[in-house]
Order: sequence, then structure tokens, then C-alpha cells
Amino acid sequence: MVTIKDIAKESGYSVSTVSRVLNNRRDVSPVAKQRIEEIVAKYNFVPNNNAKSLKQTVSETIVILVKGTANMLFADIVEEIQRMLEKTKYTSVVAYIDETDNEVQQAIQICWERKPLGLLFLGGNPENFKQQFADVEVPSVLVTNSGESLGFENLASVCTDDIAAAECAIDYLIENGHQEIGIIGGSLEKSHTSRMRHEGCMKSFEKNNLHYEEDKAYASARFSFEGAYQAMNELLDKNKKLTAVFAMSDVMAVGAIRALKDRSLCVPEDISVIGFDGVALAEYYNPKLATIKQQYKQLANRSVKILFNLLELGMPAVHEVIPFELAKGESVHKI
Amino acid sequence: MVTIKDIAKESGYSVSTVSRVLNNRRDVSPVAKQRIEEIVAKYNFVPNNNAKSLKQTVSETIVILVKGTANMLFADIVEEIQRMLEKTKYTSVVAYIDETDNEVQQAIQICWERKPLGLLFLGGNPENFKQQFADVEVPSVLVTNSGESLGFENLASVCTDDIAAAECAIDYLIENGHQEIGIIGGSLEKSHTSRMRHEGCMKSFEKNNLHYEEDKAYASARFSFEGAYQAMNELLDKNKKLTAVFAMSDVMAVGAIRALKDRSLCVPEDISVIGFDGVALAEYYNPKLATIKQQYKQLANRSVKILFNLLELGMPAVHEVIPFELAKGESVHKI
DNA sequence: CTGTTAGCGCTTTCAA
DNA sequence: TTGAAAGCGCTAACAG
Repeated sequence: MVTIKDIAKESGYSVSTVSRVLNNRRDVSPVAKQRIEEIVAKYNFVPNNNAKSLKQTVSETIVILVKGTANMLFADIVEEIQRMLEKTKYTSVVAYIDETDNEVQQAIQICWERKPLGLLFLGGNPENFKQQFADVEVPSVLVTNSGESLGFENLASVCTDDIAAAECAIDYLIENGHQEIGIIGGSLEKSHTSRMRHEGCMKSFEKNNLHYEEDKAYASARFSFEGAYQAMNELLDKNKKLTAVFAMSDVMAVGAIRALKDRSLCVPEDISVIGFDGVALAEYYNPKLATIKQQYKQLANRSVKILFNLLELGMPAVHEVIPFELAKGESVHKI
Repeated sequence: MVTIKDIAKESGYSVSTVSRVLNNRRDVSPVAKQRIEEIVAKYNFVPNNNAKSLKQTVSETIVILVKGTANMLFADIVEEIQRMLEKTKYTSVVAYIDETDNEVQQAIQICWERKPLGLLFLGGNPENFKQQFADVEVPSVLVTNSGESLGFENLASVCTDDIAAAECAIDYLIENGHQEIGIIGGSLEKSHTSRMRHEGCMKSFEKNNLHYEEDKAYASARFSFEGAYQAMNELLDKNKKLTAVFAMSDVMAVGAIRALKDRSLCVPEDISVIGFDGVALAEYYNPKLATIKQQYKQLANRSVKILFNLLELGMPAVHEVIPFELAKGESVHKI
């Protein structure tokens, strides 16, 4: 493998000059620049990022930390963020981490290793932030979760109001005459987002004077087709009178619908289903899913803008809420 | 941030001893080991991977290079591979690269930077391998594509027979009485996989004495809902007599079905659709998709096993074909 | 504009 | 069993 030293030797310049050319510094003569670039091209030289990061005190990189690879909403947001970042002078790096990992710990390690300018967290558990985010010194934006109550100076946030959105979903079911409503979501102990949405559900139930029994009406599962499939079956066994289900993601809604069909129940004729997120799948599924549409483009947009404000303008961290939309689809039926 | 030096100072040992403990070397006294581990735990010390990789000549890492984040089949395979690798002494690292990137170039860079023991390519363009894989010295397995014709000593492969599988899909449509068949796939210029599957289609058409006109019957698109949606519309415009469609992925099949529904065509009553891959979505969709099931668990299994054979036993690179299955689903109708 | 020098944090000889 | 020292490939002062 060819190193910067080899390039230096062959070009007749010193390594520092080569380094300057590589990093597009202006203080290099055009002659040197051209000569060095020739040789770099000739050998197809690519700098070793380890060495680079090891030495550099700061890079021009923005790291997008995505919690969970399978999340369709995150996939949309990531794509949008990357599209935006491409147009800037910054380099973006996407780091996918396991859903069970601690994103803040990972962030600390990443900061230490890659010295990014800024961080974008897609998803995350506020608990983890509370415990360790103080060790992150880099301007960051928490996307799809609120960081308001955390009170860190370098942590802004952009999210959908999960409570209001879930409330809206249940309201919609109730408006359509449903009284026996089941909920499929994540673990209420582990998933903060699920807790928020659950809280929204409760608000709607209370507001509408509907009785809600968690044991009977809530089934928790992984955010997957399979998980929701099982959860739906549980719910069906527990409550024979169910007429509607709120699934905390579109993927879950699809899993639930398959379970219903497998029991020869029609959606929405026999049971109505509403999802959450508003990913493409919702519109491509049959029936088209009723869902709460999170505006992924806006979430992406504002996140990047806000990060730039922190980064370039030194503005204080703000906490924005992006409005959601109710997409009526075809999976909810009036009774 | 605390470094190995700090640990050394606090423990009273030298950096080399600390390094030994960190890397589980045996030539350390139990006393030293314990003392150092205490301090490491106390400070929550994590070594800087840049420095580590920079110096190390070889790591215990196996890199999984995934081409495209949105590929559901790859997601399944990756998960399975990781599950297997977890049980071994190796560390696995997943690197997602853009579909438009050159995976071999990336691999070279990764080898140079992270010095992995082995490489697993999920997807890839044989053309790229032909041009540059010679520069990769690490044992590798190409998954879901055949590397047989490439003839590299350190490149094994595990794949589904795309030609036979596509042929089987078309055969199935023809068996069901379809004569006017449309195909939705990737770019025939850019996607090797699409070319293979296309070839399989042709074989079936010829075998069954059916006339095939590429212009009229083939629509290319990105492997996404949206892309297939448009492609389906194109096809519909070009051939009013269409009774069946083969989509080169399940995601594409779903996109196509939505396009059909939007034109008030029923699947499978008016038009039959068969997909490819056999991802979970196929069984969760309505109607359940007829599809060619690639056995992702077996693909993952054999890939890892074969890599270990290369790695540990120095066995020669083999090229395996994993059998596929036809899942009949509900989206194909006899006419 | 360019070169010299000193490390970044770690692993790895080589001696002790 | 341990430590000293060299250096991985690169950037970043600091001189010139």
C-alpha cells in the first residue's frame, strides 16, 4: 500500500506539502498541487483514515448515529439528511448501532475516535442521555425524540409529539365508533417512545371516558412483522370484543393485519387498524394503512438546519416539534 | 479521555503490560492482570481503535460489506451472519456502502485501514471484482452472487442460481396459462443480478416458444416500491394485453401491485404477479406474494462456514449454489 | 509557499 | 513476567 511518504518521495516534495494538497489547503503552489495530484492519481492513493483521525483534533465530519437498521422511518430520514449534507462542505458518516446498544456510549467512543464536528442521533433513549451525555462535548441533535427535559446546552432536538400523535390516532378510532381498542407497541419498560405513545392513548381514553385496562388491551412486541403478529394474536385471545387496534408502527400494523387475516378477520370490516410513522409501506399495503404520518423530510431538514445553527452560528440548542398528519388510508372503518 | 498511558501510570505498570492485559495475552502475572483490569473498569477505559488498527498487522475482525441498506434480503442475511459470528472468537463489523459505490475499492480501503481477517460481500458487481479484486489479499466470500467465473484463489461464493430461479418464476406463470408476461427488474446495463434473472426469463420464454420483446415487456427501475410503481405503469401502457408480471424483488412486486390497484386492476384476478427473494414482507402482504424464496439462513450459514474453511483450514475457495424454493402465495391466478 | 519536527494512542519487538 | 523504545501514517505547529 502506498503512503503519503511514498507520494512525497516520488513528487520531490515533503510529506507536509502532500498533506496540504490532500486536504485542499490553499497555501500550496499550483505547481506543487498539480504534480502531487498527478502522483496521487497514478497510485490511486487513499489516505489512511486511522492515522488521519488519530492525529486530527477535529474533522469536517458529521456523524449520523442510527439506532436500529430495520427502522423504515429512520431509513427515510437518513437518506434525506445525507442528501442535504452532500450539498455542504461537511462529510457525513452513518453509523448503525444495535437497538440494544447504548447510543450515548457509542457516541462518546465515536467522538474520541473520529472527532466529528457534530452528531445526529436517530432515535435514542433519554435515560442514556441523562446518564452520560454530559461527556459528549460536540453539538448534537436528537431526532425523533425530545431532548427538552434533558437540558443539555449542546443537545437540540427535533421530533414529532408522540403523545399528541398517539392521542390523535386513538381519537380517530373513537370518532369512528370504536370502543374496544387494542394497542400494540414496544416494551413500556424499555422503549421511551412506546411510553410516550402509550401516554397519548391514555389521554384519549380518559378524555373520551373509555375504560382502559393495560393488561387486557396492551401487547408489547419487537417492532417487526413477526412481533406484531404474535402480539395481535395475544390481544385477540384476551379480548374477543376488540373492534380496533392501534399499532405503534406501520410495520407492526402490517404484522397485526396478517394475524387478523389468518383468523379470517377482515380489515377494516371486522377490525380496524391504524399504524404510526407513515412510511412508504403504509401506502403500498393492502388495505392502505391509516397511520400517523411523521414528516420525515421536515424532521431531516430541521435537524440539519438546527445542527448548523449550533455549529456555525453558536446558537443555543432548541427543541422543535414537527407537526404530524393523520393519513386515513383504508384500514379504519366506521361502526 | 483516558488513554492506555493513564492506565499505566495509575496502575504502576508500563503501557506494554497494560496492552497485554487489554489483549488477553497470557504472559502477564495474575496480579498485574487484576490490578490493571480494576483500573480499566474504574475509568471505563475503551481503547482507541484508530491507534490500534494503525499499528496492528492483523485483527480478529471479519467485515461484512453490505451493498445497499434498503435490501430486505441482505438485512435478513446480515442478521443471520452476525448471529453465527457472535458465537465465535471473531468480531464482526458491518459496513454499509452505497449501491452506486464500488464495493471492491471499499474493501481495499477497509483492508488497509482495519486489517480484517476475512471479508463477506453481500451483493456486488462481478465487473468490479474482475478489475480490482486481485488487490485484496484477504480470504473472502461473495454472497448472493457467483464468483466462479472470476477464478480468484481467495474468493469463494455462495448464491442462489438466479438464472434457474427466474426461469422457474416464468415457468410458473406460463404453467398457469399466462402468455403475455411483463418483467420489472433493475437496469440491465448496471445490475449483473438483473441480467442473470433476465437471462433466466428468456430461457423460459424460448423453451415454451413464447415470443419476447424486450422493449415491450421489460421495464427497469430502482429496487424500490416507487420505482416498480412507475415501471408497472410503463408496462401497462406498452402492453394492454398483459396478464402477468414477474418482479425481480418482492419490494418491486409490491410496488407493481399498488400500481395495478390504482388502475383498478385486481391481483391476481386481472393480473398475476410473482416476486423474488421471499422476504418476510411477501408473506405479510395482501395478497401473499408468489415469490422465489432465497434461503437466507442457508446462504448465511454456508458463507460463514466456507469463510472459516478458507481462514482456518486453508481450504480452497469453493462456489456453492443454494437451492431456491417457489412460494406460491396468492398473487398468481390460473387463466 | 515549503520543510522540519513532534507526536496522536497503540502494539510490538527486543532486552532485561 | 515486565519495560523501554520504535514506529504505524498522518496532521499540525513552527520555522524558514
